[in-house]
Amino acid sequence: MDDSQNLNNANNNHTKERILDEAEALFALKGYDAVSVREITGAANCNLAAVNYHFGNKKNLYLEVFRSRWLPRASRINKCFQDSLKANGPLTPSAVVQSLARAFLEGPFSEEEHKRHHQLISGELAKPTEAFKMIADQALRPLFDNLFEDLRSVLPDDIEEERLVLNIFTVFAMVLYFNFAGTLISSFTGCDYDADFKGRLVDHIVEFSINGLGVESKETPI
Amino acid sequence: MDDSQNLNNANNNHTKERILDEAEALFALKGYDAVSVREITGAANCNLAAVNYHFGNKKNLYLEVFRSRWLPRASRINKCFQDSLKANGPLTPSAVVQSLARAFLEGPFSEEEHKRHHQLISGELAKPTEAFKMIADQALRPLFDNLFEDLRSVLPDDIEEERLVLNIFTVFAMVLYFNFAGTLISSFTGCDYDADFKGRLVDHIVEFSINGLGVESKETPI
DNA sequence: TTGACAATAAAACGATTGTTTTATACAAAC
DNA sequence: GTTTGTATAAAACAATCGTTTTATTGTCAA
Repeated sequence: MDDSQNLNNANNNHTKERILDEAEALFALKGYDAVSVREITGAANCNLAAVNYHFGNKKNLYLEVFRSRWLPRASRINKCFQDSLKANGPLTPSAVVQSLARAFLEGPFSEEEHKRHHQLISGELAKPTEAFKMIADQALRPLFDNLFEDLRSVLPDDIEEERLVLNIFTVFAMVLYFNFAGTLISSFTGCDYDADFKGRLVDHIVEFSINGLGVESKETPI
Repeated sequence: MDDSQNLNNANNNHTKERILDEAEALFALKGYDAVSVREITGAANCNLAAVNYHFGNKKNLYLEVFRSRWLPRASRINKCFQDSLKANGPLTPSAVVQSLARAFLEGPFSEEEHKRHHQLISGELAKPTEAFKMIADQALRPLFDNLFEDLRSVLPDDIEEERLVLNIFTVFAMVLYFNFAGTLISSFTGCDYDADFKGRLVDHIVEFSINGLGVESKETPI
């Protein structure tokens, strides 16, 4: 029920971890309601009762997937964004957008892990559950605040606050959309959604955003 | 099972229509798996067996919701977009984007019907089912083709095809995103997601897109 | 060696699921 | 008036759901 039991024994968490792994993959693939506890324990090669033993109930397992798998990954993406921003030279709007787009579209993960991550959040965006508040508070809000400060510092000082917020959400929109509508896009463009195409997507997002932000003036201060 | 039975009797389709209405509302609200047939027939005030009698099975009912409710509404939105475009004076990129944004964000429906419509499609975008192909082929693709031709005719002739496609998808991204992430936005901005805010959203989308399209040159041909 | 505890296993629980069956009411056709 | 077919109703169907119970391990502490 609680995490204290993990401190007693050294190697008793194998099953628990396997359940979390398989649960995340299945929840991402089919959604909460379409996955049964038996399906999860079957994939994890453990007994049916293990879910209730380790997590109390199915809903708790779902929340724990976000707590112990999704949130840490979101932190890594956020960190990836910050690091890339610092390494990218002087702080400019395009550097902000490019670092953000790269962190979200390419990211520090394998293709499959990346897919799982964005399928989970798109499920929550489309049909929010208890997990949504956790995501919003601990991942989206901090990222939003970072973006707000970064962009405010490099955009003209007289920019309206609401306009800045809308600009941020628009950049968000592109990044999230190009992640979760990959199926649609490749079906319409005929392009493979590979690393090459992702790179061109990042370029497009940066270019489109920079023009959209309407800040040529401060972008090239020389 | 088929529609021929409706031709025989004049007023026997009350139950069928009521089921479609309630099913759509519930599917939009909770998703396919989270809604039971008993829940639907309970809301529609009819017998449990009515769903299987009129639609064969639950999945067929879900598809029929898209066929007989969602698709016609998508056509109306598309028509609304086209009409607004023709009435909007000369064909310009901003007129295209504005008409599109208005048709999608404000649309010709009640607030509740609008919400239902976009909840249904966001569910399909997040977790595509058999209904997705129908939506893509009969609603998204025609709209995309219209946008493609409209924008190609008013954008510089030498624009790359892939870039045009990405531009269209980006406009799409904003419009769809601002529909389905309304919860997130109003939670972060503190703004009510009312008609007034929607109007400002349309303005923002148009401005952002026009700059993003990078076509000041042809926009004001005078 | 014994007792306590954590983990797994097997079986059963009641509830709910989608679907089918059977019966009944009512209309139009012959 | 009888027949035919459609729509609704009530009941039962087998299957699956999440969860609980009981039993069986293995391990460490007393």
